[in-house]
Amino acid sequence: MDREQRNRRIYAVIEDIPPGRVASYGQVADIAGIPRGARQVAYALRCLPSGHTLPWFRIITASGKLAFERGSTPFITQRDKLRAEGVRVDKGKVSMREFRWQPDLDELLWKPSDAWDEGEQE
DNA sequence: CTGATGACTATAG
DNA sequence: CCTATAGCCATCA
Repeated sequence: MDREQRNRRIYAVIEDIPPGRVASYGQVADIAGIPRGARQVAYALRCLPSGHTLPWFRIITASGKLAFERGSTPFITQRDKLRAEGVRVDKGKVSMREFRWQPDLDELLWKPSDAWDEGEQE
């Protein structure tokens, strides 16, 4: 699988995260069919072109902390965007128990990212 | 090819 | 809760 296809899947998963919910890098990677791909998700987000509509701010670390350094500009931006949709961000951290996105089976089966069954396996 | 990098993660102290 | 460490893996220089 090449980078473009991988990023496409990653973005597709992120697009499905509803407002007011968050997901971890690793969770997005798993759903996108990229095991142990947390860093690839981070890479994909880092490469986002300006002007995109992707809800990148709904992606945080597995522990619930925002990935940016506390106090940094991107940190503030992400925190505010999350709070704007009702996600509590306390001391740079979100309660995964309360806000973690948990797509149900129907959603995963009925809204597969397009390349699901094409020749992606080696 | 090789080694460094990083919006990561799990584990241990 | 925090730091340290060791995996992880596509990219990049």
